[in-house]
Amino acid sequence: MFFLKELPTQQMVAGYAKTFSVKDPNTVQNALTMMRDASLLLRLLESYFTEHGTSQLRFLVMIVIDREPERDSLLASEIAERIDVSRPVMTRTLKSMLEDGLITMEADSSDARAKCVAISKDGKKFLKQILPGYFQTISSFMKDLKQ
Amino acid sequence: MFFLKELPTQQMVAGYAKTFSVKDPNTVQNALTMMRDASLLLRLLESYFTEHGTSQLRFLVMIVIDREPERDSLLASEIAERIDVSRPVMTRTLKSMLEDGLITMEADSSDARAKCVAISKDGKKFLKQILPGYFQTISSFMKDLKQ
DNA sequence: TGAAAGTAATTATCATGATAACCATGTAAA
DNA sequence: TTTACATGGTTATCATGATAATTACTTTCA
Repeated sequence: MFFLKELPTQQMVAGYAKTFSVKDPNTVQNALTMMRDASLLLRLLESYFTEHGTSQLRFLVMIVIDREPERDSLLASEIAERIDVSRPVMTRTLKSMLEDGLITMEADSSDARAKCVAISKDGKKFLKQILPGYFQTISSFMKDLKQ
Repeated sequence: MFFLKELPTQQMVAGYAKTFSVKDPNTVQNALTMMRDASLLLRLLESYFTEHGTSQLRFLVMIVIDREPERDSLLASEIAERIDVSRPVMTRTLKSMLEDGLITMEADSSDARAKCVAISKDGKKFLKQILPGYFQTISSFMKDLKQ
């Protein structure tokens, strides 16, 4: 993830906008700002996760299972779909999370192909440990943004 | 680049916020929304670039050189710094862009280590071709967002 | 002015995203 | 019920991001 550190100035966007008949230079400027800010925040979060020996993807896997209201497990394909990541990446990630004891996997009783993924006790404990810092990182980033 | 397709609902964030004493759940919700939207737009743009045989990184390389007001070339390290990407990635990318004739590179006259990177004629032509669709992609995405 | 530190670029290597192709199982339709 | 298609998951492979270490040149300063 990366994006321009210094955004193009308004004049610059206005210049391009004129050359290429863009009707809404302000909207374009807003979009560029949004992508830059999101890139910065995602980097911050990624490095927060790295410091704690995990990653954004692993975190999201645990979150989507944890937030599921009526079930305590999801199929690997459901997780991939919700996070919007490819299935091979999900396979690889779940394998390493299983090895690290963060999740449990068992065969689905009604579909022999499927695998039910749940958060382990250790996984829940770990999630609880990292969530406060996650929210803290977001809050302080957003505060800085406004200034 | 990926992020949750379905954002946590306000209730859900409020729930986590209460559990973890987050003071500003709305700010957190806004940050999550921003990261999701930026991810989607960046994906759209990446696939636009792929369709045209290029990538966001190659595009940004050309943009930062093109927008430079008083010079028509930049050092590889300056480009990397502005785009906020690592130097080895820059080395690799510039190599392939040079092979494809999009840029020119020559030794710096005052520093034997450095390389001056400029956009080639073909590169400029190409940039002009893809910019309208780039702005169009951003505009229509932002329009959809508001609805 | 010569040693030490700093910097531009590269190489080697790893991490993590994607797609394509593949099994195995499940579902639907002739 | 057999054939065709769809789906869950995996494997193989590639693309593209990162960091660490290296080379070559520049700068600083004792």
